[in-house]
Amino acid sequence: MADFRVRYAPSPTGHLHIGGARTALFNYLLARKEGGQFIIRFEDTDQTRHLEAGIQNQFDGLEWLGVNWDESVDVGGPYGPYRQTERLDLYQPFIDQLLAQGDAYHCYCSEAELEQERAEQEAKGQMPMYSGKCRHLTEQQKQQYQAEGRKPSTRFRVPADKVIAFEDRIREHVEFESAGIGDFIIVRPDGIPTYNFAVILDDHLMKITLVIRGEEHLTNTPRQIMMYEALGLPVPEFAHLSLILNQDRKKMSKRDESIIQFMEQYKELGYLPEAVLNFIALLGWSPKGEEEIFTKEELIAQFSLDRVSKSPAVFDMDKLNWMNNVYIKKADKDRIAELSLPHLQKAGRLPGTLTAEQEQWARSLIGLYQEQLRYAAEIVPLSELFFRDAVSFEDEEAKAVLAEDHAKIVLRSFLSQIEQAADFNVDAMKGIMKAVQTETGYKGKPLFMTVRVALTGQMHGPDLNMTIYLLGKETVMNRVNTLL
RNA sequence: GGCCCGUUGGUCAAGGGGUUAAGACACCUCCCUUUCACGGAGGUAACAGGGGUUCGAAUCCCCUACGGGUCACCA
Repeated sequence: MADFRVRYAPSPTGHLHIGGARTALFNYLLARKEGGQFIIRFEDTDQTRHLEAGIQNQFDGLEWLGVNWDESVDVGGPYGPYRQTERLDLYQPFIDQLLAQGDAYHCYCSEAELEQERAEQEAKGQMPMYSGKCRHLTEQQKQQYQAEGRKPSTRFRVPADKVIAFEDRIREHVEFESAGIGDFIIVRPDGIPTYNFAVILDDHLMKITLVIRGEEHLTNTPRQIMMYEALGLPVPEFAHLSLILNQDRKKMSKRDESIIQFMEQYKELGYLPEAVLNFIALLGWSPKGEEEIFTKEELIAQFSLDRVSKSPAVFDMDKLNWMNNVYIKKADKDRIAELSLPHLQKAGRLPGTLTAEQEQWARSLIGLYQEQLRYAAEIVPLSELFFRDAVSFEDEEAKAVLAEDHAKIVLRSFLSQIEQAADFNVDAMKGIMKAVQTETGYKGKPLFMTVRVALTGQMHGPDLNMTIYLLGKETVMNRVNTLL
C-alpha cells in the first residue's frame, strides 16, 4: 500500500481557532482512514510574529479535541525537525540549485522602494506586481548595490506565459497563468526563506503526499508548483478547503464576537470536545445519510474528500449549541456536574470549597438542568432563580397566571401543605401536590403552573418537584408568602 | 482592478440533465405528560437574476448582481 502522509502546518502566532482545528481534523480523519501518518509542522519563519506559547496552544487544543498526531516537535519522527526555523540548513542546497539554474536571482530593492512601486501601480489602477527590476542586473550593478551596503533577497524567476494547471481534490481542475504572477521572494535578506518556498521543501522532505489546507492558499499553489518543477521534484496532490464564514456570510475575523473562535474558549465554557469535534467535521463536509451525530470513529470511517463542499461553510452557533446539548443529555451526570460546578463557584453562587452537603445540593441542581444545558457555563444563568432573594415577574404570561382567581386558593393550600410537611424531600413533593389538588379541586395546569410561576417567575423550567425540593422549605415559604 | 472560488427554505445543508428538490436547526400543530421539559408524529418554507444548449436545466455554457480569496521580505 502506498504511503499516505498528510500534515497540518500552522504558524504558531496564536491560539488554535476553528479554521485551524478544521484543517487539522480533516487531515487527521483522512490519515486515520487511509492508515497513513498525520504530521504537525510549525511554520515559524516569520520571526517577528513568533510566539512560543502558540505551539503549546495548538497542541493543547488538538489534544482536547482528540485529534492525535504521529510526528511533530514533541513526539519527534523520522523527518524532523518539525519546526521550520530548525530546518534552515536543509533549505540551502535547493536555494543554490535555483540560483545556479537561473531560476532564482538576487534582488537588491529595499522594502521602502517596493512599497513605493506598489503604491504607484495602484494609483495607476494597475495590479500590484513586482516589476522585475533586478531580473537582469550586471555584475557591476550588483557590486554597486553591495557597496551601498544593501543585502539582497532572493526571488524566484517566474516563467513567462506558462499555464499552471492542477487537479484539486475538492475544486477539481484549476488553472492559472504565470503572466499574472510576479517574481516572488523565496529567501529574505537575512537568509530565512519565506513560507511559499519553505513549505514545498518541507512537504517534499517530509514525503507529504496530499496537502489539505485552507482556500487562502489556493493562489499560492501555482507558485509552489512552479518551484517543484524548477527543482525537479514531484508535486503532491492538493485539496483546498473553503472558508468558514460567520452567520452574516462574512469571513470570520479575529475580532468577530458573534462566534466563539478558539478551542480554548470552548473548553472554558464547558463544551464537550466530542461535540465540538462532531460539529467541526460538518463544516464543509457532509455525511451520506441523514445522521449527523457521529463519534470520532464513525467520522473516520465515513469521511471522504468527495463530500467536501466547494462553497464556504457557515458557522451556525445555534446548531453547535444544539449539538452540544445532544451530547450533554447523553453524558454521565457526574461528568456534567464536574464541568459545571466551577462555573457556579466562579460566578460567586457557591463558595470555593464546599461542604459535602453543599456539593450534593449543587450536583442535584446541575442534574436538574442537564436536559437543557447547552454548555456547562450556562448553568449560571439557567439556575439564577435559585440564588436570588426575590422572584422577578417580568413575563406577562406569568403575571397573568398569578392574576387568575384560583391562584391564591392554590397558593394558600400549597403553603399550608409545605408548612405541615413532615418530610421535605423530592419524593414528598408529589404527595404535597396531590394534597393541594384534593383540597382545592384544582389539578393540571391551574395547579402546577400556579406553583411553578409563584416559585420561579417563569412559565418554563425544569422538573417542578425537584425544583421545590432544591429551593428548600424556607425559600419556598417566603416566596409564596410574599404573594399572599 | 487582474486572476481564482462560490450563490438551494428564516438558518445550516444534500442533490451535479428527467426527484413529490433530502435531512438538520428554528418555528407551528398534535401525541405523551396532573405543570414544565424530554421523547414521538406531522406542518409551513428554497434552486440569486437574465440569456442560451437540450425533448427536458437546480444540475451544462455565457452574462449580470452579490459574497469571498489572492495579488507581502504573513502564513
